[in-house]
Amino acid sequence: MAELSKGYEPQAVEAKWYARWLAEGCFTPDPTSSKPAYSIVMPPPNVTGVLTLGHVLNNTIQDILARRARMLGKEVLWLPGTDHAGIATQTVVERQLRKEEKKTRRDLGREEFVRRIWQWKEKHGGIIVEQLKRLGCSCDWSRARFTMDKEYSRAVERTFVDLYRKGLIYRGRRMVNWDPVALTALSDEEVIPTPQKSALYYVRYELVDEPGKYIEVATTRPETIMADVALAVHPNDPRYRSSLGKKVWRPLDRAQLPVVGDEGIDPEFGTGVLKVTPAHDKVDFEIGQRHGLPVIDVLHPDGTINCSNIPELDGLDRFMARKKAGEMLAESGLLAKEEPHQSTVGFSERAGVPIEPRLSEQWFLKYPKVEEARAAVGAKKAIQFRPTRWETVYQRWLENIQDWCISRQLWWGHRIPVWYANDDPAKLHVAVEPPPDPENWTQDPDVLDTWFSSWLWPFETMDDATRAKFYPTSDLVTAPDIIFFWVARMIMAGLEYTGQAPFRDVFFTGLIRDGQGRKMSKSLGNSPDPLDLIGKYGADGLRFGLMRIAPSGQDIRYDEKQIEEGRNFANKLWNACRFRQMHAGETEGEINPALLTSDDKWILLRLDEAIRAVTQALEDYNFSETAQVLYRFFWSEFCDWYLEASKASLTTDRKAKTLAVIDFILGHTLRLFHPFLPFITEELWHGMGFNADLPENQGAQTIQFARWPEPLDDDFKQHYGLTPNDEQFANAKYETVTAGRRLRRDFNIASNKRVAFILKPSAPLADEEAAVLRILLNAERLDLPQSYNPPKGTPTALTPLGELYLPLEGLIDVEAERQRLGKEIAKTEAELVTVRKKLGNENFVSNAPGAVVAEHRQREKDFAERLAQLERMRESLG
RNA sequence: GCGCGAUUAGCUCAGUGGUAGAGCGCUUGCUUCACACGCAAGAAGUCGCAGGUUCGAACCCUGCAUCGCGCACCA
Repeated sequence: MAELSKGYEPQAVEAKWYARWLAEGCFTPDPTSSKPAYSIVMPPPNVTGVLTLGHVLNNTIQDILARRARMLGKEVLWLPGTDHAGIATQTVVERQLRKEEKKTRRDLGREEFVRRIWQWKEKHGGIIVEQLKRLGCSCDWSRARFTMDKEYSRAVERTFVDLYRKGLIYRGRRMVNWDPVALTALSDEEVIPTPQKSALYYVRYELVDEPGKYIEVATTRPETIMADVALAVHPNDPRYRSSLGKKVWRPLDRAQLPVVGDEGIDPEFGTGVLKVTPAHDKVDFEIGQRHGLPVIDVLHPDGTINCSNIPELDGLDRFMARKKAGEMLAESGLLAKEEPHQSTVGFSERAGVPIEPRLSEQWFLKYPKVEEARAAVGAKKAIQFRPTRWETVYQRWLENIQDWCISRQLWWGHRIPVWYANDDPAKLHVAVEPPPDPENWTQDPDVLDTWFSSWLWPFETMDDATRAKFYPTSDLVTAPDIIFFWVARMIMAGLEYTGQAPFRDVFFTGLIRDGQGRKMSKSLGNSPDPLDLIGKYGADGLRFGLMRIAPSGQDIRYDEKQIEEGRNFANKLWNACRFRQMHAGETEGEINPALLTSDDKWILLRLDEAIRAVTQALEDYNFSETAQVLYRFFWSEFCDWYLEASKASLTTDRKAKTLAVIDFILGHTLRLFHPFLPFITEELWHGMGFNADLPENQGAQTIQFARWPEPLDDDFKQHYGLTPNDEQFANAKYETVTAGRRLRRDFNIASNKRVAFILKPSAPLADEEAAVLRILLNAERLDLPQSYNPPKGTPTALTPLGELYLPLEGLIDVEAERQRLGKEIAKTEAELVTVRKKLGNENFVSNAPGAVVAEHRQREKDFAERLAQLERMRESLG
């Protein structure tokens, strides 16, 4: 055993062990193993990503699951990787290009630009991978995948071709969500509805046949007025029935427009009249289709106005144009009024700007296996969501599922494997391989949505041998905000291409928020850098601190204080081991059943309970509960009581037995803690010599493969004579200690002052038990007289082991003691009344479970007895 | 508008019908031979509000309020 330093210093320890684990291939599973398989695929972070607390939460949970599975004797694959993240990555590199070379991607051309992104990726990409290593993640890095890897890319293309041939992928000119900054179409899921303050403009359209008569229209978008092709009213709206079929003059870009009737109009909104702008609104587009109206597009792809008829607006940004159009309408007297309005506008998830509904030619996917995917999570229960309430969210989305716009007008991503014949663009070549005569064909310029590659992640990341062993995967750990983006789509792809659900259990974490409950975000600057936290508190401290406050599925309020506590806990663990080590010597030995005291038996039974509780909590995916149980057992029970009590026997001939018990407890707790605190437990496992010394762990050179502790069985308990009576007696002893300490405190006696206590025992007390009492009370002496008549005014406490006195002649305040007793008596009386009231209730006595009633009876007896004794004590004070 | 969460000690949160809990913070005393990243003792709660069910409700039911999150609509 090497000597341990005074405080735990994580930095060197973490680096050392991670390197060794990698060198020894601990994280690389063998697909030919006969051990049962356990697998997780990591939700691939963006290749541009840097570690956030969200990643820490997510990956710590995955690591806990993976490490525990290893200790349960499973062959474990935790497969990591990164996502090419189309828009995000392209944006990063474009920004850098603009900044450093004052160039756009168009200046470079497609081929060169893509080459630059690869260059960037090789140099800066995957920082997050190194950061995950710092966190201790036990991923098999040898199997790490990137969604743009050659083989993976071919799988993506193959999937496209296959779905095209099945008739599920089609091309069409439809309304899509257009991002005017990234200049690409987006899927519905990438649009974030955001409430916005805007203005409602009431615009007057003059009737062609009745000059001076107007129809008023409420609109939020006056800048698209040049694209109006009709006005629409509800056909049954009496206000406008007479106007149906008539013509009105379009303001600004003057033209005649028909007034049409359409059931889709809500007469309640505004004036009950809609200006129909098919090019710039989804609903308008549909109305246009129904009435055979033309489409006039007055926006450039970048959101500027494209309308040479109105030079004042032409070329203006859409928001500037809105203001200007409003002013122009006002000037021409066609603006009746303008009022504030609140509406919800779709924002681009990536660029953070309002999206523009835009008609364009895109590729769409009609989802496969929708019904099967619903059944897998519903009726068939092939997949279990936790918390289960997410199942409803999932089902509702699938119920109303819309076709998926999968094409993106980007350069970074999987190029759509479609070629158009140069002489006939309607002639398509759809295949993974280009046409044999490429000079006669032009490939589709678009790429596929990033999620169209990540939905294949659970199986296309694996080679055949790996897949045979590890697919379907066991658990998926992810945040609920990608339930549509990713989880649902993976289930559909899995069912379509492997005939199986891709995972068995899905655990949804909560979101981490700051102290004020806000989401963590770069712009708010409220997102701490986990690397700083690791530097300050150690990876184990960060992991444990976060796990303690991560309730299952609820959002988490982050407070650095919690991480500090995690660090403190690691330090406590370290020092407990250090305490054990300082008592090492020639006295190593076995646990001798004949020498066990109530303290030994108590802590063994508490350990048993902790193992059961931890195992259960982990099976329920309740990580905060697990952390709490471990924390309480180790700190409050083992350190605060057992280790303190053990000091009574470490100088006696019972030392060997006590050290053996300490070793037994530490050997078990280190293993229980390992999934949460991988580094410090490994360091201590070796530092304490447990890698060789514990008979049951022969050969466990690393704690990672040490056996997960099992509850103590009946044979064990019988052999060591562990009975509930021992537990009760130890508890009584500790209560006695607490009562004695309270006496000290009540009379202001410093806790370091060694005093003499007198206990008049209610039953004979063994020497070694009395020794424990004495040391825990920090008593100079503990006398155990059969009878004792305390001088008046002696502080007294009634304890389960008898009457405890703290004689301090002349030092105590009789009046204060009398008051304290008075308070105590009042409290006991109140408790007694409550219990008696309950027992006086016939319904309670006859209906409540027998054990509950018995408990109340016992309590009544205890309170009554205690009350009588308290009163006697008050009398003795005179 | 529909749906889902949350509401318990100053703070963060456990607690699925039978004496209201933990950690932090706070008060007080302690460098007691592992740890001040520590030890000990203590104060602190009409369990959001109103009804109902029950012998008994933080817990089950109904309604309401406040906060948060989805979905739909938004001219």
